[in-house]
Amino acid sequence: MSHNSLDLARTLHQSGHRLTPQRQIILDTLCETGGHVTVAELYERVHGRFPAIDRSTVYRALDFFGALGLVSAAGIGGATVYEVAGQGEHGRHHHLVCRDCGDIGHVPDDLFDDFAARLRDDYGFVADADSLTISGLCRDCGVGRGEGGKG
Amino acid sequence: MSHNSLDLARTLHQSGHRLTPQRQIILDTLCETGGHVTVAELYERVHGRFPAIDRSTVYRALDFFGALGLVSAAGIGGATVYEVAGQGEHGRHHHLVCRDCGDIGHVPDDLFDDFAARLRDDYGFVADADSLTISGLCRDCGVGRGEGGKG
DNA sequence: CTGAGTGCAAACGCTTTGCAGACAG
DNA sequence: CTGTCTGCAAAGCGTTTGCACTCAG
Repeated sequence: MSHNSLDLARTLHQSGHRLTPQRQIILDTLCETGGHVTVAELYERVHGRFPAIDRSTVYRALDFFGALGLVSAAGIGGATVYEVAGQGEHGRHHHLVCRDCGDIGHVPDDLFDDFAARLRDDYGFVADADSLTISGLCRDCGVGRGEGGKG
Repeated sequence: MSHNSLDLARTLHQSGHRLTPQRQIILDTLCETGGHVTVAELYERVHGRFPAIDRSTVYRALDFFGALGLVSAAGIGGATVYEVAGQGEHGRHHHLVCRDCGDIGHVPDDLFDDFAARLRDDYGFVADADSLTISGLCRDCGVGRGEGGKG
């Protein structure tokens, strides 16, 4: 967890904003969950412990932290999921979404480099290094399915 | 345009469904547009010429053609866009979405093969061959931006 | 004829917003 | 004190659904 209250407070003040308990709770809860969370799930958790906190506050906090670069959002399978940005050493990464179990895995940026280079060379398209979402079958769900993945 | 009325009618009958003017119009309009269209845009066009056609009919037709594999949907930048599946020789392809001008380009499947192979080898993840959406800057918008593509 | 498909309108789920009051600074 | 932020409640947006009627087959 890389955001202790003091650092966070300072960061917020730099941009002329405030550190409220709600924001701390929401960010903490997001950190605890670790992975990708929908607003609904996050609100469940937050609201479970602090019933006074409203859905709209969660939305606003998520949006707010997003603008600060502390939280990143990804649209996966129609739903919007949030995660703490730059978790640990992960830095940039892409998402592997299993279409079977819904699990979301990470791939480091560099695996994508070759592909991105070809995109640039052949199409003149400079791909963003993050927020790439790849759907498919994860290791567990893909086992014993044969080569049906291409069909 | 690869769907003349007779072929289409036959295809539908095979699955025990009907060919209605609404469906023809909606599919035709989608073909005319050529690229990626939102339901709103498609409805605009369809409804412009045939005011009696309802939004829900557009949704249902799109869903219906999707189930038949004639139309494919992709969630891009929070919006859902539709296109005729397997347009010409394109077959499987991925989407290059320019974050600047919003333009959507295509990349053939095979460019993705190496990346997919590494995903499979290193992560045991069998990527679906289509519906991959890559955000970035297209040739036009990327020009004159410096080499900041990685940062 | 028969029932798949349509138009209508209302419901739906997720997200945003206007407002008055609350509280961090 | 100031004005940012909150909770509430209601609106907004895109999408789905129940219903009676219509029309393709």
